[in-house]
Amino acid sequence: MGRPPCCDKASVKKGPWTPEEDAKLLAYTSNHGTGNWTSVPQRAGLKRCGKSCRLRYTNYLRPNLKHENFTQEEEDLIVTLHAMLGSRWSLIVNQLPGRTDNDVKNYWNTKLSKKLRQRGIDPITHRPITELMESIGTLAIRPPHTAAGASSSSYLPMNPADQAPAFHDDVPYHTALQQQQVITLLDPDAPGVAASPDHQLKWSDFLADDAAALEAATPQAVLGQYPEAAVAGGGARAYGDIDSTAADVGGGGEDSAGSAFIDAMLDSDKEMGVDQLIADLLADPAYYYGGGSSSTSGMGWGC
DNA sequence: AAATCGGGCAACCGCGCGCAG
DNA sequence: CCTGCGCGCGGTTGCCCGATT
Repeated sequence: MGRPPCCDKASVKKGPWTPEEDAKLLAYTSNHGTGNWTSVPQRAGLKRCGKSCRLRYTNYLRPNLKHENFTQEEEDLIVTLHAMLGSRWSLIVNQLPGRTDNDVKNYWNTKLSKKLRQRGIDPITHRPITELMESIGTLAIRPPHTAAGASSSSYLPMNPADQAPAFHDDVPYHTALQQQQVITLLDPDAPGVAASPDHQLKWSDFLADDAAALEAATPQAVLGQYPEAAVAGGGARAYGDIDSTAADVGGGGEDSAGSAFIDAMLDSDKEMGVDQLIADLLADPAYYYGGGSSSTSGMGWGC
């Protein structure tokens, strides 16, 4: 049953590619295309895993790749899109012809995130670091929620990967809806986006670590108790899994509950003018930094 | 001149999803 | 329907090389 293994991992070569290997791979792909990577190493005469071949090709050998430094415009676009999408490099790279996700990811990790920090902006949340510190202070004195079995931490969803403080009562960006809109604009074919006109956020995500509360609480009750959860959840999800569509909400009788939650999210975003904000951001990358803080207006990344 | 440090980047790793068998 | 691989993706690692001590 199933397919045979793609390669014998014990015998495949690892490490840097040699010019000879590059030449073989390039010759093969130019003659036969790039279908079925698992068979490429054997057909091209390479002792590599197909996965390694695909990576080498897409990140280095692929035609039309740019190998020169990032331009100012590209930097601005990366920063803006990262603010909207988080580290979804595949989506970001769709707007940067000739660049690879690995390129952009490395450039972000080594250059852009440092530039942001130097300017006092948290590269994860894209908010002034001073504001984050204030938020943390506010959180520390926030009274615990004990009703409905909700733990004090359960309404502050955090992406374990980045551990970003995802709570702020006036967050104008990073709501899941906002991010979803951007993804839809950038990639109409994105799975789970266009197919779900009434995109449903999984409200139970906000209580995912509290099974008792999950069973007991209705979405309305949850929102009533934790009005900040809608915003906080959006903030966290800006860097987490936002592909929660049909697969996430399809079963378990969550449909009506989900709809109520969505309505709350929609209302919240509408109040904040998120729709217009997205349109402005996409029309003018400088808008994001020029909107409120003169110190960060027109970042001038290249200087 | 040698040793150490740190930045940059290529490549690998592990996971989730879709689908072939 | 179930299993497990192919593929794509994001995160991480490790090597190389230039700068610094």
